[in-house]
Amino acid sequence: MNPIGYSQLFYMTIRALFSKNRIGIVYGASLALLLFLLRWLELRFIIFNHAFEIYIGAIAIIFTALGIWLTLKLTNPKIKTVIVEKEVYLNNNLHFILNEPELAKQGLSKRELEVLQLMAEGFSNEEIATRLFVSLNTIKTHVSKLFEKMDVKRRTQAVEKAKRLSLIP
Amino acid sequence: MNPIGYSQLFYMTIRALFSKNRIGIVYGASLALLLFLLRWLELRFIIFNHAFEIYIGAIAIIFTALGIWLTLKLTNPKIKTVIVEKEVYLNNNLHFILNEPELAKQGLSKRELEVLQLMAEGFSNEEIATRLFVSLNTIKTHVSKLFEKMDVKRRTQAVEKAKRLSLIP
DNA sequence: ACAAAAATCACACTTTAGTATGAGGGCAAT
DNA sequence: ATTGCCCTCATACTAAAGTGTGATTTTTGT
Repeated sequence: MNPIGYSQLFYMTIRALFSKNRIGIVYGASLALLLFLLRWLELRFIIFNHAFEIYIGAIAIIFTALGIWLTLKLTNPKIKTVIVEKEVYLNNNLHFILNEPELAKQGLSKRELEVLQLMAEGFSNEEIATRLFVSLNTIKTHVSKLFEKMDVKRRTQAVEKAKRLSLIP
Repeated sequence: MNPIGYSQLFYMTIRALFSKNRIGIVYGASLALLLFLLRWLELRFIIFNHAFEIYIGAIAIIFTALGIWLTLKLTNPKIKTVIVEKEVYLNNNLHFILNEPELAKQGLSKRELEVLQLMAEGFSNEEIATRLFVSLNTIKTHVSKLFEKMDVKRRTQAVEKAKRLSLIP
């Protein structure tokens, strides 16, 4: 868009510096160079006179730095374990975990547990029988044995106990 | 028990060494001393010839150690914090909150809710009657009306629905 | 292969749960 | 005061739940 690009602008600036005050710049640069040279010579003299001390100092600095670096690199960070207690509400069956040791303790068979689950959902013996493709009498037998094993007398009691012991959601 | 004690035995051994082969021992000891001296001189010579390198090495070791010490002393200990989430399972009925709008929607009376709660705990109608000091027939009436209002057919169903709707813990 | 446990079913029987109907008293709102 | 709901109780009945006994088949562990 701009007819004069950045490279052109840069070139013009350099030219202005070198053309408008050429003699002054050269003089200044020479002076600076001389001063720099003198400084350098002075430094060399100092270095020459105190070469050993400077060498030792440099070694000391370098190895101190090495020590610091090594320590930072190699030390094991102290591990601080913060245990955050996360409250998990067992309000629904989304994260239900079966209490297997308790199930084993009650001695319920797989089928009995199945019947228990359906019972807890409010199904009648007849409905459970239909769902499991067995006869009503079979369900009654399961229910009876289940009550005996769980040491309860009624289905509502069985359901309450099963929920309490996390046998069912 | 043994008439000759341990101290006596030791003394006899020393005497045997110094008396039976005195010349040999002195000769051996002199030789060893000479060898040790030569070794020491050699070491001195090495140190003298490489004094500068050894000095530098010592400086390096000392300042590395200094760096390490400084770092350990002055830096804050690195602490890596590990956050571990520990799941705490809470018995939800401890913070049970009655779903009052739902209770109003079901239209259950105070007494009916009372009966429902006892039903959920596994009590029979007879037991509920005893606990509430009323007749079995009264409980049956409550239960029947309760079922009608909740649109269920069995107590297990009523309990399941009531729990689901947070009418009971 | 064999014993134990589990699963299935049946029949007879008892108990509990649930329904239908009616009825009396209490209490609050209109 | 009348209406409607709640709580109580009773009787009669039906349906469902639960018990006891016995039997057969399948599964499972040793």
